[in-house]
Amino acid sequence: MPSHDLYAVRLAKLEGLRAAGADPFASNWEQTHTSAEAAILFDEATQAGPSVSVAGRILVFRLMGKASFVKIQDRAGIIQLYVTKDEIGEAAYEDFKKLDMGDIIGARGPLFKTKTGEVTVRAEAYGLVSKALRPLPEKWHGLSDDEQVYRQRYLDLIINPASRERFAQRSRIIQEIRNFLWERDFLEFETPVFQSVAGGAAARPFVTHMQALDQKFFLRISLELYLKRLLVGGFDRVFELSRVFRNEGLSRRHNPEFTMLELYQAYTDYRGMMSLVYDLIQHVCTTVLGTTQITRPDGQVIELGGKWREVTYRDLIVDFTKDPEWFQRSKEDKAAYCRLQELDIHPDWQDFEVTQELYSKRIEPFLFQPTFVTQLPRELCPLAKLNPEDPRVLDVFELCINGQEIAPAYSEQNDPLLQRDLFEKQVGEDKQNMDEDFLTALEHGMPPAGGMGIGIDRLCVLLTGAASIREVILFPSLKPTVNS
RNA sequence: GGGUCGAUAGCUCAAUGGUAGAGCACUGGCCUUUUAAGCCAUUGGUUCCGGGUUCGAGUCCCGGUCGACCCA
Repeated sequence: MPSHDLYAVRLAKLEGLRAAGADPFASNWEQTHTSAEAAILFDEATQAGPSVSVAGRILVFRLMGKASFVKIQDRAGIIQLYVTKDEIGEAAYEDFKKLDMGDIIGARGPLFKTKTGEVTVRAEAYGLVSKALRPLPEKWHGLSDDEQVYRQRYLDLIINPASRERFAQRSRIIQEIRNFLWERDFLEFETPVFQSVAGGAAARPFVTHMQALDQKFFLRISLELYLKRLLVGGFDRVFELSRVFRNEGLSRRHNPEFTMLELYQAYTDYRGMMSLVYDLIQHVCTTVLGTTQITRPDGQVIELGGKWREVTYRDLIVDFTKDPEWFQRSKEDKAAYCRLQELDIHPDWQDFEVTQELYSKRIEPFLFQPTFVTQLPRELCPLAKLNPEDPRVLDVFELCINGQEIAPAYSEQNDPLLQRDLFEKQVGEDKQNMDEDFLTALEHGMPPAGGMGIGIDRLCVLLTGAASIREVILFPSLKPTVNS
C-alpha cells in the first residue's frame, strides 16, 4: 500500500481496529458538555475545573512523543484535549497515535489551563467514535474551490467557520421570522407544491407528471393563490415560508428552487404591510444580528434602522431621466432614450415594459438603502388593487434594499369580476392558464387584505453580508457530475 | 443561450514550447504544555476529457465537460 494513498492508509487503520475487536463507528459517546459549555467551567480562582466528557471532530492533531494536543470541533466550537501516555496508559496511547485528522472522537477528564492560557481537557480516557476514511482539506487555506464548496458543502462547513456561522444565521433568521409572525397571530400553513395551474406570478414553471392521476402538474412558482383561499376560508392571518420553483436562469442572484415567505392579513392594506415588514426586519436585526447596520462585501454600509425612504415609481423614473414628461412620451421616444442608456429594448415590448426595463436595470440595482417604491404601473401586478385616485397605478410597494427587490406587497385584489378581467388580459388566449378554482373562491368573498412576499434567500444575502445567493443556499443547483 | 476567465498531488498554489515543483497533509524516526508546533528522512501526478500542431505540449490550436464572472 503506497503511503500517499490516503484512503487506503485510513482503510487499513480501520481494518486494524476491527481486527483488534474495536468498533470504529461506535454507537455513541456520552457528551456531558459542548466545547463552549466546558470552557467556561474553568475556575480562575482555583485554577481548576470539573471533569467533562466532550466529543467532536479532530481538526488539529499534534503528536509530541509521549504527549499530544488535539483540538476537536463540536456544534458550539473547538476545545483542546491534552492526551498523555501516563494518563491513558501505554496501549491506549499507541492506538491514539494512529488517529487521523477528521476522525470523530470523545474524551473525558478534568479541565486545566495550559502554559499559554488555553482551557484544555486533560484526557483520562478517549474513544474513537467515527473513523474518517477521507482527509480534510488543508487547514490553513481551507477549501476555496467554489465547485467543491457547493458539491461537498459538509467540508466547507467543517473547515470554514464563516460559512458555518452564515448558515447558522440563516436558521436563526427564519426562526425569528416565524416567532415574529406567531406573536402577531399569524398561522403557518402548507399549501400544494403540485398545482395544475402554476399561478400567482409570471415565471416558467417546472413540469411533472403525477402517475396516480395520469395528469400533468406544475411545481408552484408562488404561494399566493392557495393562501388567499385560506383568507376566503376565514383564516384572517396566514403565512407560508417554504420552497418555490422557477424554471429559469441560475446566477449570483437566482436559484431555480428558492425560499419564499408569503403572508396575508385581512382588514389591512399595503400601508399595513409597510409597517409590518419594517417591524419584522427590526425584530430580526435586534434578535439575530444585534445591529441594524450591514456592511456589504464592497464595504458600503446599509442602515436598516430609522425611517425608510418612500418614493413613487413615477418619481424615480422622472428623477433618473430628468424628464417630467416621461410618461407622456411615445413608446418610441422612451425606447430611444433607453437605447442611449445601452439597454436592449425589444421592439415588441409594450410601453410599460420599456419603462420597467429602465427601472429594473438602471434604478433598482442602485437602491441600496431601504426604499419603498410605491404606485407601480397597473400592468405589473394583476393581483393587486388599483389606486382609487389614480387607477393607472396600483396600491402596492416594492421594498428594495441592497439593490434588490426584497419584498413586494399589495392591497390584494378581491373583486372577482375585475380579477377575472385582469387574468384574461394577462393570459391572453391561453385560458387553461387561468386558475378557475381560485376565481370561484374569490366569488365567495375574500376580505380586504394586505399581502406580502419576501425572498428569504435574498434577505439572508442582505443580512449576512454575503456576496452571492449561493453563499446562503447550502446546496445550490448545479449540473450533476458523471457519477451522480 | 452569448462573451470572458479558470481546471496541475488529498488541499492551497508554482512551472519561457524543453527533466512537472513547493507548503500543508500522508508514511517512517525524534519530541510530556503545543497554538499554522518543531526537527530529520521519505512518498505522492491520466496536468479535467478527446483530438490536432510540433523533434518535443501542463503551456499553442480545435472540440467537449464542469465551474466562476458578466450579458440576455
